[in-house]
Amino acid sequence: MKYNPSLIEKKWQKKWNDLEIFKAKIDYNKPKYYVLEMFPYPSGAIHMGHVRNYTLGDLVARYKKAQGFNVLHPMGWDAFGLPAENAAIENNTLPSKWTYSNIEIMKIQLKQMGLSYDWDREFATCNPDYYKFEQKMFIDFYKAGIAYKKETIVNWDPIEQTVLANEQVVDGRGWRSGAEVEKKKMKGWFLKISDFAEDLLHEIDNLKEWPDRVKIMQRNWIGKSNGATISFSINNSDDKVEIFTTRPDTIFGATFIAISPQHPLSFKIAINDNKANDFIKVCERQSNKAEDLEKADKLGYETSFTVSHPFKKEINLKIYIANFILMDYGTGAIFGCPAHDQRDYDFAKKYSLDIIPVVANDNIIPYTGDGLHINSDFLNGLDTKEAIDLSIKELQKLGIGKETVTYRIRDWGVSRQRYWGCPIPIVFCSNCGEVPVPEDQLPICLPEDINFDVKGNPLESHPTWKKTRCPKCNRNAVRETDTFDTFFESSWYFARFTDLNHSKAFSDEAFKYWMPVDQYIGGVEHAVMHLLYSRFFMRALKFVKTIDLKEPFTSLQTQGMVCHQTFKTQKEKWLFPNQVIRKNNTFFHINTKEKVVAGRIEKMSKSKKNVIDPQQIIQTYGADTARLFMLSDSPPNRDMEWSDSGIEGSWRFLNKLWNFVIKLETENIDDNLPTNLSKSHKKLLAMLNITIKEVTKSIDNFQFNIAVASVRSLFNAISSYEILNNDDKSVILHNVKKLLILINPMVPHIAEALWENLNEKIIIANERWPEADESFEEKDIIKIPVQVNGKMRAIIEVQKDLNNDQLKQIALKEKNILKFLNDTPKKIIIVPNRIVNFVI
RNA sequence: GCGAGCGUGGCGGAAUGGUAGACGCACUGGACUUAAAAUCCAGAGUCCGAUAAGGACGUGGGGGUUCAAGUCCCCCCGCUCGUACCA
Repeated sequence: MKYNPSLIEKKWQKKWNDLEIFKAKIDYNKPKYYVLEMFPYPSGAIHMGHVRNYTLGDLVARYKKAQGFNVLHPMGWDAFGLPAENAAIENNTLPSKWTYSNIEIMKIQLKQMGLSYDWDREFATCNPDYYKFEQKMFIDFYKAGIAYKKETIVNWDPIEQTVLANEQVVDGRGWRSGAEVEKKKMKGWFLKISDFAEDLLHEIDNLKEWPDRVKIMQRNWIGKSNGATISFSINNSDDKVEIFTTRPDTIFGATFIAISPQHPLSFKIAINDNKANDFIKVCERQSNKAEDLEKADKLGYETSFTVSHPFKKEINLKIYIANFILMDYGTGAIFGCPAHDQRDYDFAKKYSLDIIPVVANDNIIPYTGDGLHINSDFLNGLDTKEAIDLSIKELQKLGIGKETVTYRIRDWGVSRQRYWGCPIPIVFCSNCGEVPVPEDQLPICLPEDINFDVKGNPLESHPTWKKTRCPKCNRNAVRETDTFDTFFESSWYFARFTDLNHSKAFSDEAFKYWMPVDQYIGGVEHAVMHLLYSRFFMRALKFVKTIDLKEPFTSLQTQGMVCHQTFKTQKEKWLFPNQVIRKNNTFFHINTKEKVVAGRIEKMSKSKKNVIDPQQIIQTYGADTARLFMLSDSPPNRDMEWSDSGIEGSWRFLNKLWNFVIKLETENIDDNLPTNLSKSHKKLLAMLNITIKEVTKSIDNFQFNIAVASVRSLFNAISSYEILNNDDKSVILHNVKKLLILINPMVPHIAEALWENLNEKIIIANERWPEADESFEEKDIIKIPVQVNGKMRAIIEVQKDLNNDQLKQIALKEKNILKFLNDTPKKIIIVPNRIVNFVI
């Protein structure tokens, strides 16, 4: 019988489904385990990134089930978003139609992978049955004062009459229209994530099972700074300008003041100063991406205003409007100290401003480190810490400054001027102002009769949708036409999975039982925003007393990208890998036979065509081969390279495994170990138990590639064992059965099929994970390297646990050691059971 | 620009500060075959050496700590992710 994946995979998928093996139910007699992979955007087809992500999650889910946990492993669809609107415009369809048909296709594809989901919990976030709950949440937030409206600046495409996402702005122009993007002030809804900044920062320390790099990125994103605010009086004016600094100790090195182009004072100055006005306009035309702002040349406009130095009244500091000062951070204004700040230094050089060093150092300019203060009046001689404390004290005495903590994190803007998102449940009444929609009038559903031929937001141009009555006074009123940022949906979907069929977003019981998510797995690109928003959202729900939980994800694993080589024709046109054929390390076009330029290995992307369609792979090799390859090559958190030979290797292994088990003679043989074990039996059993330990440890550590390698080693040992008698057959059967349980989470279909072939009545998905039996381990004889001056010169085989002197004597008998020891060693370092090192 | 991560044979990768290269891919030789594919067996970091014994070099580059560094510290280079309206 040949290994035929398409046959066995269909069979076992059906069986799991019929027997409801993966249906999750609350069971207080078992420890629960909630495994979740980041749910996909329904773009139309699954890609290798999905295959990788969901294979990793499925391994964990099946492994934990085998360890006796009550596992919840759900899947759904992050269904709102820009691409649906783009598709609607391009294909003259509706976003809902496009989205739901994509979901249908992708669901079929996911099912072919044999993933252990409880499909009864599936949902799409674009369904009112989902988004109605977040409308209620938003109203709760609004009533609790953590949702508010404020003005922001957006990218405006004057031709499309629409707001553009940063992604849709290419070189300062709208991607579709090509029009120069304008900056437009607009009111939008915000959530007060900054109110929770301290807690979000502080609790990172308790996320013990999160990768350090993600925690560091979140800490930096929140960006807590201790410093001071100082209020400067503007000369010949009643106005003041308040600045924030983390280095009040460098106040005597201040040589200018810089304020943001969006600072209220800038606008005030611009009223009577056309050049200032022009400068602000120039700054507004700049990209508002942080990245571009920082990279842009530092520009400043010298206003006619000055402030006097708080401690040296005779010194006046000019006020500049400067493009690198962000209105959102601190107070939107700084004092410039060029000797001790890189950006201030660049600015001072450009505008020929004074540079006064105030922290002693070896003539490094700018010097941003600590040191003793000079040129600083009452701060002279103090170190940085002392000088910061004293300067704040003195500023406080003058009543113009105080210690201040600022955070870099800004409030979360959740408004989008788009159709395909959750409507924000607010009504605007000329009499009552903004009024939240009463709960009994929810959900506010999206209209289906929309027209994308009209420019701008279809909700805005819809003939009737936004017209309504004020819930308070019943007069004519209009609905909010903004919809939520799609991060809103993904900030609580994991809670919805705990209980789909409830009049509330989720039942208290199910939430308490299943949450938090024990293992969350997804792309590292979500390290900050999605994960931080989700952490915030739990706090916000706790704040409005919906739940009592702060941290949604106990353990987090981030996966790397799936990459592939790129190919181009001689004329620089991208080619799909299946258009290219390889001959003797040179690549040719499969049809034209023209030579092909092999490019760099890059992240799989449609634009570069370096994609492999998972469908094709599953059709050719089956899901198990695809899954095995996903696990075997690279550690999950690193980028992996898709290679055709790699997938062939996985295919070959499964065939070897299949053929070996199918041909096993198991008639009248059971897997109980014979009473008299031979030396080779013991050796194989030792190998088995090392493998069990290794695979268990590797899975716990998320090193699935090592788990696969260990299983392969065990299989090599089993398959090369010479079977002579029935005792041998028993030992081999014993090993094979354990091996099948070990690989079941990786390649579940073949594991089930072979399990059944061994006449097992129960399915392997319900089998218990094996325990390692360490009594089989051979531990009496060990190999110890012997070094001379740290270089390995010999290996000695010795009894375990010999003392230092015994080890030394044995080591000194080695010919090669004596050859290198022409002197008495100065020092001998011996670590028992590990190493002997002679130092000469 | 800023923040974070990564860099080990021809390739993917393995290695509590203690034998660098597990396991796999590609490769080479052999067996089987009329032949090929598949399969099985063997070899293999590079260089010197005889195909041996053994040695020299070797984890992006440069320096340092240590009896001992892929691993720890400092500097540099390259690549990747994020950078707040892509998801």
